[in-house]
Amino acid sequence: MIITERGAGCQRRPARDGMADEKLPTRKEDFSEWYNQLVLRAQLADYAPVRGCMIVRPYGWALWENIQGALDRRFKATGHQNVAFPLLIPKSFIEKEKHHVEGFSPELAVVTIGGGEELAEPLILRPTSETIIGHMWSKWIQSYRDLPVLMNQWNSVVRWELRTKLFLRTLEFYWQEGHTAHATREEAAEETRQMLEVYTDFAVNEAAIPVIPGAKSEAEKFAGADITYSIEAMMGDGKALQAGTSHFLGQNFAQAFDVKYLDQNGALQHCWTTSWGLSTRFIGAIIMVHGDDQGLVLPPRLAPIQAVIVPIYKNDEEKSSVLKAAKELKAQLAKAEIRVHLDEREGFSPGWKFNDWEMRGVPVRVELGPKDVAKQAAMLARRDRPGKEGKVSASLADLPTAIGKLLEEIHQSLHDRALAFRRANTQAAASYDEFKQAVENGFAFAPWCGSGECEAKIKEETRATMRCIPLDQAAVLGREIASGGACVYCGKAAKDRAVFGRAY
RNA sequence: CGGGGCGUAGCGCAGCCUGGUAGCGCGCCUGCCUUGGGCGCAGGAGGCCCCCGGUUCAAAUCCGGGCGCCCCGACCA
Repeated sequence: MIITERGAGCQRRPARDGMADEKLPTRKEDFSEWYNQLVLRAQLADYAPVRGCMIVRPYGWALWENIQGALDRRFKATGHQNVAFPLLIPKSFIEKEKHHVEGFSPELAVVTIGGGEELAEPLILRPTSETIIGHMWSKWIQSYRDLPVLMNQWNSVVRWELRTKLFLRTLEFYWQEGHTAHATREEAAEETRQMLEVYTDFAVNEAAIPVIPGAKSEAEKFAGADITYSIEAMMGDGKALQAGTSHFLGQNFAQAFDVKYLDQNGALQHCWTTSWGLSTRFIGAIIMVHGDDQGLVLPPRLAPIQAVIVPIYKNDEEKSSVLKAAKELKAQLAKAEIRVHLDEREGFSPGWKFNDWEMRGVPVRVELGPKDVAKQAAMLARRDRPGKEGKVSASLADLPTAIGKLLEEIHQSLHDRALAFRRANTQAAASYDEFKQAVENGFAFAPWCGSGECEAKIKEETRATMRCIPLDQAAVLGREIASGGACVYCGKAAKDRAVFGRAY
């Protein structure tokens, strides 16, 4: 996708909307306020007139579209097809699965009037679509020959949250929900793990975000699931964010909605189902993992604009020669499949534009002035190293290759930096004292007996929740940690280590 | 729902205690000048002071009642 300048009929100078004069609060000073202001000033999103709702602005949506593209490719490659189920679901559906209704009742939005008339049965705005999909599957699935069913939908869902924050938790949010039905437990379990791997691969290779894939505790799992897996990431303030989930639903929904098939022996069987989702919350993860005190830092493979050209000139003569060179450069970069934007805005100083594009997280900036044009070169600045330090001169002819390489380098360095940060702020805690210390500003990786009582006590006393039992225990800290040991809370034997942390 | 903060120009705020012409910075518009890290000068536009009621000759300001938003907790992708 190429971002082009707006059409000729629309050359009005854009407002300095969002780019206030002052700097952002630093992350150290006030991480939460840093985040809020960054989202607004980078023009990713804005507050809607309804409390807890969000408007995703063009730049934020372009980022989401790139996330969608990267995921959708992976879903298709693993055999899934996209579908669209309705927003409105009969309220009775949600009540059919016991745990599901317990989990979701408190946060349902209910429609009771339609066309001015009280409805015979209230409708809910979908908080997720397991129920209505289960209902339809019971009609569509009859034989083992109909299986597996591999579906995904891109939509928005509504959950009436008490406390909201842009991207991280809003009443309505955008996501994808995948739903699959299988003949056997093994096949469904395999699908659940496969999609967790897809999310992990996406996070690492597209967003440059290192994640810990693992299993959730009973208390933290999805309402209605037998097993919930998630990918957990560490934000810049040391807190955890669940960045994607994959659920093994067993036969819970198949039984509640009568999703059955005849197997090869003529026996009637319930299906085994899965669901998995990743939401616009992931944008919050990108902001909080990579962002710095200058603003947003976007991972190159997802950035709506990968390289921005800022032309520099003093007079009309310089302007025409610089712009001519800039346009040629832009065409060259576009040809090399770099998403490039030429900032031709009048009345803004180059210095102002530098700050503006840094706020908006563009990975690479190309500065092109008369001196550069004279020697057929340009200054290259990389966003992950802000200020004058990260600048180098490069010849125009080399730029398409050089920028391509630089983008890859930035991706790698963002990932490595985030991984090093996470490891530096994760402590393998053996005692409860060490544990408490660790979750003050990061993760504790600690032996846990698996009981809900210990988990609840820990949460009550430290505000830290169980994030997951990592599937790959050695990857958490990048070295083998002895398994087993005594539960960090009760001292009983622990089978695995679990990651604990304060979470968003 | 508990605790805290705040509603005055597009944004950020002052004014309120002690009632009397509604102000400042940024942004916006016009022109000139500038442009290699957030240029400058001059002129200009822009207000249901959150809403409703009360006190008063007079309310942004005092009193009563609402509503909304943000932050911190309990619940959650």
